Amino acid sequence: MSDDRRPTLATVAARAAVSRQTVSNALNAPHLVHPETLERVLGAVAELGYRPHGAARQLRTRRSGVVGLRLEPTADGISGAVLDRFLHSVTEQAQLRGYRVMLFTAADDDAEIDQYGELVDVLGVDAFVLTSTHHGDPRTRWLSASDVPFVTFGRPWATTSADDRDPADVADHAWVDVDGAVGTRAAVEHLLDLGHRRIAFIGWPSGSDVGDDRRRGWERAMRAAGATGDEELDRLSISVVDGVGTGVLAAERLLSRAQPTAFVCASDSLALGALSASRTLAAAASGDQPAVVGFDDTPVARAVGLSSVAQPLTEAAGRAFELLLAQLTDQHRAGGEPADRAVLLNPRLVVRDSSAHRRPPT
Amino acid sequence: MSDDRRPTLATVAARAAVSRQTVSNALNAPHLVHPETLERVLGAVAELGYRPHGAARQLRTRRSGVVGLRLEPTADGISGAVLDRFLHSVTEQAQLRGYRVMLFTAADDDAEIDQYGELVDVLGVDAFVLTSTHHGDPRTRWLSASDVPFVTFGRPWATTSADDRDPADVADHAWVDVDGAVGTRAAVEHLLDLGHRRIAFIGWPSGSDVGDDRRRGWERAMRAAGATGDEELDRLSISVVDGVGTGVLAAERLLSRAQPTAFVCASDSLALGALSASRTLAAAASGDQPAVVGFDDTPVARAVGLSSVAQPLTEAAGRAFELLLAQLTDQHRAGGEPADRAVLLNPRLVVRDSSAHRRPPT
DNA sequence: GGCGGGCCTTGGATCGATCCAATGACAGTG
DNA sequence: CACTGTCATTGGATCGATCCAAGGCCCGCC
Repeated sequence: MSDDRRPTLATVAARAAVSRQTVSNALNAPHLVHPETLERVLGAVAELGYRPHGAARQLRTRRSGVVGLRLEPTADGISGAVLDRFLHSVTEQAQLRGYRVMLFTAADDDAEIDQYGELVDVLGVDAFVLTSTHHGDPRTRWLSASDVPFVTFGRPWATTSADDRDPADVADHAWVDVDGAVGTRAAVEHLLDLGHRRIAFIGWPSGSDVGDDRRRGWERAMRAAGATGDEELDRLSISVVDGVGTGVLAAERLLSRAQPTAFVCASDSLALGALSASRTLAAAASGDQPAVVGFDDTPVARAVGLSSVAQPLTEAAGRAFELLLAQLTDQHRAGGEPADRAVLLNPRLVVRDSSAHRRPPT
Repeated sequence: MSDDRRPTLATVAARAAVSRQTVSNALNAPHLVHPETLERVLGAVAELGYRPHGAARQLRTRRSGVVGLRLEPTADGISGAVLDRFLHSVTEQAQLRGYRVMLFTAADDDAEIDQYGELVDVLGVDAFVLTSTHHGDPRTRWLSASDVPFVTFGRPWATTSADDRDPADVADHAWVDVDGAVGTRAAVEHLLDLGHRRIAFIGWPSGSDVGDDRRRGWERAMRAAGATGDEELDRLSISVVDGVGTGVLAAERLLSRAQPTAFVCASDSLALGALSASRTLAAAASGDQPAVVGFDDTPVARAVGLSSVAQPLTEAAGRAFELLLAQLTDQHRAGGEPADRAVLLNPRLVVRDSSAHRRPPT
């Protein structure tokens, strides 16, 4: 009577006329097994279509090969797509390396921490990937204290002063981020090349780390280009809550008070607003439309021909996973240079119609 | 020497002065335990912060509480967001019911089927949620044959003739879908109410089930409104590959050959193209812009004020999960009326500026 | 008093892998 | 020849839960 259940180690062992342990060694530590035996065992494995039982293995080894990732409550805006794309990349990278991604949701940081506990204790999740880190994030503290490996996509903002750009001394945990200031700076320089001088910035209310970072890039590039007056910079920049509608208003106000010939924006949503305001006002007046550059290179930007700063999300996901893997494989978790645990990537400016040939009126 | 490892059933049992099995019963079958004992055991559980070890449980019960979901290769377009939103909802629904969602990726159907095998055998995934079902889908066949519970978001197109709308007799597996034809029909009726008569349709090349479905809704509504001639309908509709650029071209061609006063589109991308074409041409000519309605109510639609047909994704996810749960809890998997395993939801038209007050020129 | 039957509780076996220590074979060395 | 060491392999114990069958207790009934 043939047994139609899944083969186990014992099944394979019987077939290859060896012991369970030898089969286990053949799969996990082939160098311990005599080449001839190895061949026989692997043959049996193939014939029977044996696959190890994850739960049994996990019970013994205390490793699940699963990393947890929180799915943020759907950001209503356009920019939510960024994290979704990051998610795609993380999943691919994880799978390539034999890991899996388990999702969960949480309403706030505390709920997220509760989930960590549950996921680690019950499911045996090996590590976490965090997104949207922010000032004084309690999540990283909890994970560090609990000795759970993790990486963040986003700098550990709390521990570094605003202008400190030296990754080595920034944090005691692994992180990957994209340098927003470099992105906005590239946007400004692109516009300078086109001949623009009055380049405005539409950003978010200060206090958001990511937002402040993006503004900083604009400010530096402007100063480097000769805009030295503080009040000039103040007149050329504005802060509003993210959104298309707010972007329209912000652009209108800037146009009337400082006559900028170009806009750099902290998001594609704002940029979309600026684009639409420019179109309307320019049509009514001179006819020359201001140039506009957004941030994040969302599908919308591609769709409407909006120049935008693109984050290298695939690379970010890959690097993040490498940092995780380093923690998961090395026992000496505390070791390693801090610099090996921090990665700051440069974004890339994608030029499209909204800026490509829009030179300032002469 | 206090033991600082996690508590297990045995730890709790010792604390409450009962046996392992009684603790297990207290947690999984409280009615078997004497109330007094129960209280004592639960007290010990709480004091020790005991949490069951998932892998150990899974090893014995053969259930993991995990459902698998494939993350599609990032659809480059705008519409990719639909599945992401569905993913959010599924994750939430699953978590609410004590399940978790595990992600994976696959390049094509065959690779996806390979992943099923791996996920079921190795990780013990209990069930799958499939998206983007299509004509003659091999995945559902494999899952059915392997006796793995699953639901699809999308009708089993292969087994039903194009015009069959009776859910009861459609499939032998559980599914949830949104009735695209109802959506486009609602769009047409909305435009008819505004006084439009020459309402064009921009769709996808025929052969895509979802696309054909959406076109059907437009066609029916048009016929119901008195458009009886086949050639009239042919002139008023066009098929192009999805995209903003193709949408622009399609709208231009339709405008020049049939002078429609409104567009119904199979996607927001196409609608965005139509919107931009209308704006340009209308500005050059009369000045009255055609009305435009898209499909899927993506963030872009919200952002640019595009009317669009919204899919009830949260409800779809909830119903899908219910159907899964029914299979997971009931042993008599074959039982149950087919009608209980098929859910067809109606979408909702969201009216915005792109159609709200755009009446046809008189 | 003996007996059947709930109600509660219990210890042993089990799921399928890895950890660990022991063992046999064989070669090299003094 | 005894001794040490390496190589290859082995069986028993173990991870932490549930399944299963058995057993104690108490009650009511004949």
